[in-house]
Amino acid sequence: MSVRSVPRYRELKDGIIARIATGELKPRDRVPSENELAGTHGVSRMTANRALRELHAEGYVERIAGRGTFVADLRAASHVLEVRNIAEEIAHRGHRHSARVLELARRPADAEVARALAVRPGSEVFRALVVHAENDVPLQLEDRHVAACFAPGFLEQDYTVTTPSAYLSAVAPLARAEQVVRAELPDPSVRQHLHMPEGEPCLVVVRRTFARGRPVSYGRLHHPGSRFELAGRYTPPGAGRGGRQRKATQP
Amino acid sequence: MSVRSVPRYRELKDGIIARIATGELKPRDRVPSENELAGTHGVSRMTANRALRELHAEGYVERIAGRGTFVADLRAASHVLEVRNIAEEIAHRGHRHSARVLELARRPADAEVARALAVRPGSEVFRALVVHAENDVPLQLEDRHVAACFAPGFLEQDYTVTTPSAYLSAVAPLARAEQVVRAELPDPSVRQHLHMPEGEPCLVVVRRTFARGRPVSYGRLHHPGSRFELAGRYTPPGAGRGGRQRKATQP
DNA sequence: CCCGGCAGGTTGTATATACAACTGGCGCCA
DNA sequence: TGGCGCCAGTTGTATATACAACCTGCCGGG
Repeated sequence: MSVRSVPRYRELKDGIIARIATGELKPRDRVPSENELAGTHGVSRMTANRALRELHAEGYVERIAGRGTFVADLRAASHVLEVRNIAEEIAHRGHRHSARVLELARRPADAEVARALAVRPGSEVFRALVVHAENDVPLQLEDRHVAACFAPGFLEQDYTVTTPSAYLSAVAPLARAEQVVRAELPDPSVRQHLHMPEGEPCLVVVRRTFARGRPVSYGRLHHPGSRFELAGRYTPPGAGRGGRQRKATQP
Repeated sequence: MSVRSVPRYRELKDGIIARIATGELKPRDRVPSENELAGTHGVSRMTANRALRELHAEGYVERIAGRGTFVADLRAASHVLEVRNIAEEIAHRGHRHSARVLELARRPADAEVARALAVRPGSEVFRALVVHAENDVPLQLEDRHVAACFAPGFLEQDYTVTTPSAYLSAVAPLARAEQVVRAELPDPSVRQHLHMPEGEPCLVVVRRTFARGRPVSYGRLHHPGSRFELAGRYTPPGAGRGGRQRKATQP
């Protein structure tokens, strides 16, 4: 008997999200039915139901009674109101995520990084520089610094299959995040990594995350202005029900 | 036996949301436990569990195993991307806000505006074009279109002393807002109004507000990239165990 | 007095079962 | 041929049950 730390409905969800992220499941593709999932994974139908129902609530899939479950169509924009990693974001839009690691090393902190992570300048921190692509088109240059003591295994991860954010949130529960959004002209190196023409602006998100009251990571995320935008939705409390409106199937 | 058009778990959810909306349940108050709800409403514990679980996923309540369910604390839920009234924003920084009205008129809707406001192309809408300045330095060019039927007095306001957003939120209770943020190079006219050097990018916020289920206003807000940025903070619900952070909607 | 353990309440998960409502296709019948 | 109805598959809901993990307060032993 193995100890199960993660619940089975969560395993099912993560598995389907991964299949969307890798492109194995594309928008409008059919997702296995509840009974199929129950059979292949050895769980009850109710557990499969919960996994698919939550994926629906989170916008990954569309469900039609009597027909089946399908990968949701691409969405126009991402949600800035949610702290999620770029791979999930791309999967959420029904596209394929891939990543290229440009650097993954131990480095002394410069002044800006040291201030952001609340360490002494020159002390060693981990740094990852990764280009994330959506259907092979670069969409984000992630320049992330991590306080060494909080994530000892940070340098041993393969960031083509996971993402720094995913590893960090697995290692240390996210307690708080701060972010700043601005428009900038990119450095030549950034422009090159993102395949941007000269003169095109970047949408830059600078994000700092905290766990146990201390800064854990500091990320500068550059996005090509022509291919990326942030969207948010706001509903005052008490106005209608949350969640996404689906096409009403009943009168 | 009466026909039940709405499922019971949803009745439970709506009942609790209503009790929060009326103030009968305040933040940090205890919500009845699953067993209590099951008993008082004559449903099984699993049905009560689903209602509370979904309320948690939607951010209404906080759940702690072994302790109970509590109304979520709104303090923690602050906008990650808060587009506040520009006058308040400037006042908050201790600076002086001033505005110059470039246009305030009735106009036929072009295709983009008509689509955004869900009116027929060519039908008349109100338009305001205002430059907002901080200590006389231009900080925002507000290009706003308003559906005529919702704000009959829109053209009679003096937007050097109030702002279009302030007037709209006073006239029609905000039911929903959508916003998109992107980085763009400005048109020459925009650049001139904002006193921007050539080549400097803009941070553009496109915002649409809804009341009574219909679009009310559509605003395009251009800001000089070198002088403006959006900042936000985020605290996930249930900062203990790596929870599923869900949609974050807040005041 | 302090501390450990236990009892009871609460949430979290998993399962088996049941029925309703809806969809799509197949086959039967006029 | 055309239409109708049935059936298999799918999702949606509701329930009873079971066990695990967790928290709090209480009580008793040291």
